[in-house]
Amino acid sequence: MPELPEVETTRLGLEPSVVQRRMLGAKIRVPRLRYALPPRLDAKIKGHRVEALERRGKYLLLRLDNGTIILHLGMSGSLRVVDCDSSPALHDHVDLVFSGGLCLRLRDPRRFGAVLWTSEDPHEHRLLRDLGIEPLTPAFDGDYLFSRSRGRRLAVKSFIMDSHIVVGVGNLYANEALFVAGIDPRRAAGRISRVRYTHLARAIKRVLRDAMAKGGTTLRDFVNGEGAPGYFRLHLRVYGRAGQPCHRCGRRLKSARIGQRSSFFCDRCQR
DNA sequence: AGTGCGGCCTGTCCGC
DNA sequence: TGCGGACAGGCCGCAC
Repeated sequence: MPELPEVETTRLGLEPSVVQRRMLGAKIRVPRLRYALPPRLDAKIKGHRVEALERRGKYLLLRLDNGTIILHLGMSGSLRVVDCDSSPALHDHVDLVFSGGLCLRLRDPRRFGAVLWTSEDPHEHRLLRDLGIEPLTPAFDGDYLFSRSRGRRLAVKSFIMDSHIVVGVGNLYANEALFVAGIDPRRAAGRISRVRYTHLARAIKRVLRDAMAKGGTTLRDFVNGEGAPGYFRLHLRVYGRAGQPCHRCGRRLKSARIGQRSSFFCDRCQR
C-alpha cells in the first residue's frame, strides 16, 4: 500500500518523464474518488507546463505554471506513465495528458485516492497545511517525538501513524519500526522515555529508507511509475506474520487490533 | 484538546 | 457452486 516509500518511489520514477512537459488536458472517467474530482480540470491545465513533481507526506504535487494538481494514492492507487492511445484498464480513473503522446494514468481500485486542484500555495491547502514533520529530515528525532507525546494516552503505534505528528508512516511501516525499536505498539505514547523515542525515530528512518531502496512494498496493487512492483515485502519483519516465528527470538509473533488497525509484534522482543 | 469511531470503496477470502 | 459477510486500509469528519 502506498506509504511514504511507495509515494517517493513513484515520484522519483515519474519526475523525469513529466517535468517540463506541457499539459494537453485531463480525461476523467469517474465522478469522484475520495472527493469529487475538480470541476473543469481539463480546461484549467490545458496548455500549461509542468514545473516540478514534489511530495509532501503521502501527497504528490504536480506543479504547473498556473497551479498545482494534488494527488493522493489512498491505499490502492498507482500512477504510471503510459502511451495516451493505450486503452485504459478497469479502475484507470484519470489520465493527465501531456504533449508528445504520453499521459500519467491513475489506477485506484478502491477509490480512496484523491485528485485536487489549487491555484494557491499547495502547502497552504486545507489538507496539507496541518501535516506533521517529514520523517527523513534531521528535525525528526527522538526529542521531537518525546515532546509531542507528553500527556498523550493513545497507543504509540497510533501516535506515529498520526499524519499531524509525522507524515508517511502508515500501518505497515509503523509495525516494522516498532519491532526494530523494540517497543510494544500498545504502550501509551506519553509513557515512553526520551531515549526510547530516539531509538524509534532512528528505526522509522531506517525502515523507510530500506523500503525505498527495495522499491517499496507491494502487497497487492502497488506498482511504480514504470509498472514494476516493490520488493520490500520479502524483508518484512512482522507485518502479516502473526503466528510465524520472530526473526530475533523465534517466539510466535502476535497480532492485535490497535486503533482499528491490525498490528503485529513480538511480545518478548517488544516491551 | 484528545480520543475513538464511522464511512468511503472494491477485491478477496471464509463459512455455510 | 453461490452467496453473504467480514476484512483490508488512509484519513476526514464527527461525537463525546
